[in-house]
Amino acid sequence: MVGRPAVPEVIWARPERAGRGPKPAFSRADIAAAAVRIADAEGLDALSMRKVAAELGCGTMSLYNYVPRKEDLHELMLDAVSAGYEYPDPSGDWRADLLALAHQARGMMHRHTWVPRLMSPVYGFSPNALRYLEYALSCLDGVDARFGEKMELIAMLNGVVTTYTANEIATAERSRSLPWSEEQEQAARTGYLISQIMTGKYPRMAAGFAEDPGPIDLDAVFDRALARVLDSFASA
Amino acid sequence: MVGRPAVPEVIWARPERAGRGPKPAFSRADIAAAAVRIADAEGLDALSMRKVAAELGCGTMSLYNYVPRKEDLHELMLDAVSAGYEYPDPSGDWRADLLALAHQARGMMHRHTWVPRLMSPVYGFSPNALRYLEYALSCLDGVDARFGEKMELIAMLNGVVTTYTANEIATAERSRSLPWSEEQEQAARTGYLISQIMTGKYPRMAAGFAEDPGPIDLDAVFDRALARVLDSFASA
DNA sequence: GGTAGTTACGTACACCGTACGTAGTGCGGT
DNA sequence: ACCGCACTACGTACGGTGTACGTAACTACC
Repeated sequence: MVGRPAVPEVIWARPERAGRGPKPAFSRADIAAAAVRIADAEGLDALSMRKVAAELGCGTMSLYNYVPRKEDLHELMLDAVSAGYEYPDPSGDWRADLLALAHQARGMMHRHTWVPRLMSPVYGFSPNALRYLEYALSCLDGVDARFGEKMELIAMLNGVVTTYTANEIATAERSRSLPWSEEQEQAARTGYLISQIMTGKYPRMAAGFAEDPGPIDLDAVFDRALARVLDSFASA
Repeated sequence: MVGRPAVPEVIWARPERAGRGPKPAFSRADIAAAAVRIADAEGLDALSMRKVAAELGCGTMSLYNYVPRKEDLHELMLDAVSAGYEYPDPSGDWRADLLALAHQARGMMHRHTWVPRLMSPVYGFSPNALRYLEYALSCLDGVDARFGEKMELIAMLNGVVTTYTANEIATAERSRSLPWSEEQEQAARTGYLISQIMTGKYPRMAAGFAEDPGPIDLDAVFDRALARVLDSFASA
């Protein structure tokens, strides 16, 4: 009688529809879709309970019948975008299959640039997250390794994809968010960097930036990074 | 005359002390230390400009003379905790040196659990971040690789360390934030997980969780993950 | 048919980041 | 020496946030 979890329950544990009262006007999918629409259009910082409620056309506090905390809204959103994955039958080449999966993840994050920020702690246990994990495991069916090791590999892959894509997105947004003068800001930023390097305290960075490497092929870097992770697993 | 950057300047580019008026009452280090103290004690979500100002004993808006935006406060904080790194002379074994550096980073994040959340986008260009990069590069002095490749390795190491430690922290906090009944919550959480697995939709996860692997040695997992990244670089 | 549990939602609270205006302070130029 | 101005300090205020709480309407079960 003392307690009941009060709050920290997982949202997936509570049934979407309780049998008793009037039937809910929205489904979780509706709510998630509305939230995703807002976050896609205006960014994660502009996402508020009020805006989601307005998008749905209901009062702010009505939303709290479906989503007890904002954090749960985030879980719903992650699950919603994770519904878009395609899971072709594993080809037998687990390296290629996992690489393709990683590419899907990267593409998804580019479509929904707020995803990396919400993924920060850990990939949860929403239905679609479980599907994702199960599929990744199925790609590794032929591989002789313990369950724990496979999970480690998958976690590591997800981690690399997430941080890598987060970097891509951050860089892209940094240069987009300056309508007044992109060059000017870039100049100020790298100007400071140059001034620091000029102090001579960072000779290796100075030397590195001196040799012009030409344009960077981000796709290639991404593939190379993943290939390394996969190779290291194969050779273990 | 139209513009001036207005806001987006990097904080490190502006001088700490401007020559003209009365001398500032606080240094950036003071401010960063106060903010770090609050974030350590009460968590990142409890960190507000008002609290930092109160901790320093000045009016809220006075803070804005030193720190134009809250984001800049975050940069100051990251730089402050990065000041604690030790950079022993490279031993000649770059693998061991970088592993040691990674361990330092993990330790630092365990002391300041909010760091991974702020590191999300990219390791910036604060003075201590530059020192860190320069040292990591110096560890790779004997290695025959292009500058870009070395930077890729360092970025990847940082990424793995950050995501891995973020996971550790999230799990730890999840089980700490339940004074009412840790078992009960854990039961509810894994109870839901079990119920999902019982549906038979996730046979591989079911099988995996069925075989009890015993307690997991997180340190070993961490070392193994890093070793893989380093090995993959060595063999490339 | 009563009633208990749900849905809907308006109001209210505490808190946030920060724009803006004003007062005071001490350095630079004359 | 002194003036003027750039800087510091900070109170007030605005528009926003998440969400606790109370109330009214509704419906599925006993």
